Amino acid sequence: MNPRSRSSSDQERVTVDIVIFTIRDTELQVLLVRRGIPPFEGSWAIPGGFVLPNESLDDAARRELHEETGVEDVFLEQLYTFGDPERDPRGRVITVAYYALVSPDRAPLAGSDAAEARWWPAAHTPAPLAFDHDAIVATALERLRGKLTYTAIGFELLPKKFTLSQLQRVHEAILGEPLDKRNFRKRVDALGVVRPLKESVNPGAGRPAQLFSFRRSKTSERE
Amino acid sequence: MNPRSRSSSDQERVTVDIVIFTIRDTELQVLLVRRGIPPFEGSWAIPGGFVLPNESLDDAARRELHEETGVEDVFLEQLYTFGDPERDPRGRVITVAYYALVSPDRAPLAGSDAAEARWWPAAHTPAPLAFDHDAIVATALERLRGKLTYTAIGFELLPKKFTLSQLQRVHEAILGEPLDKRNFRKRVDALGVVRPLKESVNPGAGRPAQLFSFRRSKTSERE
DNA sequence: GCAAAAGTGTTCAGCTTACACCCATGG
DNA sequence: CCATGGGTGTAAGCTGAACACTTTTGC
Repeated sequence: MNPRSRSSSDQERVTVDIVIFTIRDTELQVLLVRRGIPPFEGSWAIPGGFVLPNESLDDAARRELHEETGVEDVFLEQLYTFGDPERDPRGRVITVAYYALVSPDRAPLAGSDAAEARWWPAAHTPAPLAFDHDAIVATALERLRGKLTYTAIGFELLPKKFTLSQLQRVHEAILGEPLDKRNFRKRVDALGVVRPLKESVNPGAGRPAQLFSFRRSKTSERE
Repeated sequence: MNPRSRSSSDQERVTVDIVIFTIRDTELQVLLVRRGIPPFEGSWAIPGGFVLPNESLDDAARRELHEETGVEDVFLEQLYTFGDPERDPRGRVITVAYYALVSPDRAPLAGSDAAEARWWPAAHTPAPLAFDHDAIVATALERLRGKLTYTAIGFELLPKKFTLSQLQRVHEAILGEPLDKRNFRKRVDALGVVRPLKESVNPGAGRPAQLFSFRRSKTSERE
């Protein structure tokens, strides 16, 4: 910005990397791709790619997410920017990390393109991940957990219609600890973000459950 | 990161811009520099500069801050990364924004180098600022206010030794609203981050005030 | 009628808020 | 002795945590 302090080599390479979360088997999982080429050949990494010249960072993240999973219009938020000069052995690459929440009914079984891709339990990724991706995943987890304390963001990991028990299981999966059913329902109710539907579902055994939906305000936004 | 999605032109220009806050006259102020060249010649901007090839983003921010104000070892935290392709009319420039808190006893009257630089009330900057800097300052203010609700970060805007009344005035300046003295002191006490010293000061009129210091854990850290 | 999951209220403790007076000093 | 800012306690309301039983369905 400031013309005085321009460096001799002021060109950098900028990528966008995305921690993509989903819920499978009542467990929080992240999408990882296996690297087919060096550096870190054979290691698992979070998906990402270079930012194109005419797209915003949000657009780049949305595009990457779409390329990788085929989904659009899901929760996507900028996380943190990682710029240690040593983070990529090939040279200076700055990455703007994002995280996304994808519901299991929309998330493919694995990545959509040729690369080997699969979901891993967020708590047990195949360490060490490529580059500084362990740190990025850890930061994303921290942020996601933090959000649960003042929002009911678990919505974003569920289909449009869901039961409160499902929502509770999502929150428990993220926090890694059981929650009290009554208190959970009171808090969700107090947040005023769910709307009961006229339908119920019968999940096999037991009493049928009321279905709810939530009012999504916008998809990808500033914190 | 992902070799598949590399763009044809994967070189970007990356700057670090810093919203530098201080307290002057019991008012929250930000340091702005006047641009001497296009684009936005004559407009005010937050200080910043290009990231050097071998420094981390944190290092770049620290360096810029030092160049601009002469201070070191103050609170400095990454804020958000702005990458709209239209944000700089000269072409694509991504900026990693930081914000810093500088105590008035260490902050110079204005910027230390040749450029025209001065402090402006954070609530009344000379709009519009250059580039997207209005949005960056607004984001920084939001973050700073948010932090006050669960930390007593006002420390960082005061000298090493300070009175609780000073701290309260800092918080009031940031929030823009008066706080109850007794509740404020209880909360600061509960946070357990201040240590009473053996000294007092007499600030002119009235009863002498107890001095406190705080335990700074580390200077620039991940949120 | 029993197994399985859904749904619901109350009590207690801790925290936040509102609020008013006395204290130590300088001039 | 008065003006100035420093310093303190208490009651009320609210919020978060703990806790157990009834309801509706499928089999």
